[in-house]
Amino acid sequence: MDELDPVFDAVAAYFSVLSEPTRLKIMHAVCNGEKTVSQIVADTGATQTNISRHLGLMHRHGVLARRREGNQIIYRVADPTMIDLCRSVCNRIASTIDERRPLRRQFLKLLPAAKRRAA
Amino acid sequence: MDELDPVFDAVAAYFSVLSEPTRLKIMHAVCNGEKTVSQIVADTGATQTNISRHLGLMHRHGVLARRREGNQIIYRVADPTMIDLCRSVCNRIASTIDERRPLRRQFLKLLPAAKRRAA
DNA sequence: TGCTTATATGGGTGCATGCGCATATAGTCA
DNA sequence: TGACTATATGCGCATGCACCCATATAAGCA
Repeated sequence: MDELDPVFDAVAAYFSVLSEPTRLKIMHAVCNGEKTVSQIVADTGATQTNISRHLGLMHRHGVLARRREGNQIIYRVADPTMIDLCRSVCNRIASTIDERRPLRRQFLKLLPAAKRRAA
Repeated sequence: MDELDPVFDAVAAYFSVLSEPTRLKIMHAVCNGEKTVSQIVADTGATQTNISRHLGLMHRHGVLARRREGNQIIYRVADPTMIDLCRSVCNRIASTIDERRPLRRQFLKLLPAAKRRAA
């Protein structure tokens, strides 16, 4: 299984991008269309420093694409299948949650525009 | 976005289960059918201690199911959609890799039995 | 009971990473 | 040029976690 090691590493690295709440908030913020850093900061409620770092990481991993427009940088989802991935997990988790708990409904609210493919 | 915080945490936790090479090796080892801990240890080449811990974690997160048979514990994939998830990411990563590099072929070898649903 | 095999766990270590503060870089406008 | 806004980054800290060694638990068998 040694030759497959770099493969497992790469897949793990890809999943690790999604394994952080702040980065998922960013995904949720931009899944409906591109946004500036400032908008993402406002939407997520995190600090500018923190968001900037996460955006850089997601961009390096090919999850987000970006372009400059004058003073600001505008980020968007680079790979729409990523949103489907998040949605699969949301559905999976929602299905394991006791239906009485209101949290279940929250899951189904998540990434509401997965179908629209705005990016 | 505050009310959604526990949702993001839960989804991130789910992804984090898959964001570790050794755990992906375990997934690869059991995706064709259930296996004992010893078999998984042999397949992955990791130590027994390490595998046992990862198995416990994956079981706690609902990714793997297990049953006892005499002396040994037999693990299996609890949620088949998990394998599809891995496969999606493999395809995604493979598509971003320069086709000349042999690594690309390795990705397509990964989790070969995703369709069979042995678990 | 004692011995062996199979699996899990407590303790400790080292590395990776998420975070904040301060500052740097890049662009716009006067 | 200088002042202002927008975004990125160097540095340090604290936490989390993957790993190993040793040991504990559990089952089978004599």
